[in-house]
Amino acid sequence: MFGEMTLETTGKADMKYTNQRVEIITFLREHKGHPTVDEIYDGVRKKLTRISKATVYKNLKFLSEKGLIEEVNVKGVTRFEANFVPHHHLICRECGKIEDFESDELFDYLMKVAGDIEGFNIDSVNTNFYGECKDCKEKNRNG
Amino acid sequence: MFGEMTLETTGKADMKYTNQRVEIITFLREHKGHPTVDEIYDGVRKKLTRISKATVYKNLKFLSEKGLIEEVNVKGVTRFEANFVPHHHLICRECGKIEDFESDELFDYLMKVAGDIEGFNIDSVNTNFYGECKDCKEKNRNG
DNA sequence: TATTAAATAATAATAAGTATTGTTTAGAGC
DNA sequence: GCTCTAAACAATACTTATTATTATTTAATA
Repeated sequence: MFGEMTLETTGKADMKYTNQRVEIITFLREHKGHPTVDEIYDGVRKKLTRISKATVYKNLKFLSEKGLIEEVNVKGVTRFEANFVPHHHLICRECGKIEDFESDELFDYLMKVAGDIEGFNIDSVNTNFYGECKDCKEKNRNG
Repeated sequence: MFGEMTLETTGKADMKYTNQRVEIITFLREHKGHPTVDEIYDGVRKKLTRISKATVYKNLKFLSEKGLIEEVNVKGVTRFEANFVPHHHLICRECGKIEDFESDELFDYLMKVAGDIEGFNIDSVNTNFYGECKDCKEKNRNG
């Protein structure tokens, strides 16, 4: 389901590869975090100074629908990522930080569970682990 | 972690039980779906006609922080629930519908995985299964 | 039942996201 | 390479979602 993805292979998709779109995808691939719309906008503007924020919004929505990027919501903030290696999230309840967590074993287990669920055609799965990150733990100890 | 929860037992918490707050919690417990802020507002207004929307927002945020309710974001829409039996979500990519999915076995497996993760103190876990629901499948076949 | 911090309604303000419109451009066919 | 056209664009207006402010009310405790 999640094959390797390059601008070349995605080029097969039924869409135009404008500079703006390419820069947004590139930015997301080079920034392995989970940037917000504003962070993406600021980042892309360094290369395309005249890009409009509406274009960023439209492309993020479009690319999500196409399945080229993923949307993650934490603490009411919408973030995006372009990591298509199957993975899960470690989310800190306190600071909202998201770390990726890869595990083939977990992924396989979940897809097996998914296969047994009736009335829903599952094609992907994601587990969010919630808790306290190292930094916040440290901070609370010293506070 | 997720004990049974009643207004009585939650009364131990460090907070005031105003009519507005109680009605919001009650509404969420009686409506097993995953209502939006507006749906909660409309529902609660039937009993408390003069309640302010800001109060609904403030309480939803407050109760989330207290851990009495949970926030779920799908397709950019924020929804809430008060189901504290450990469970997972089946999310339809097309219509955005969310169904709850309970499985002790999956929950136990995930918490075992969580216990092995370093650098993060995990206290809860939730898996989202994404795909196409029965209704949308039907619709697409007949469309 | 008096006190007080917390919660409230009302409303103003801000932030997030979408729609519109006239202009530009990527990609397909020649 | 040149032309054509649907798709994408910038700019901006607009709508919706969310938060902040402030004066008033209320739950919980003494």
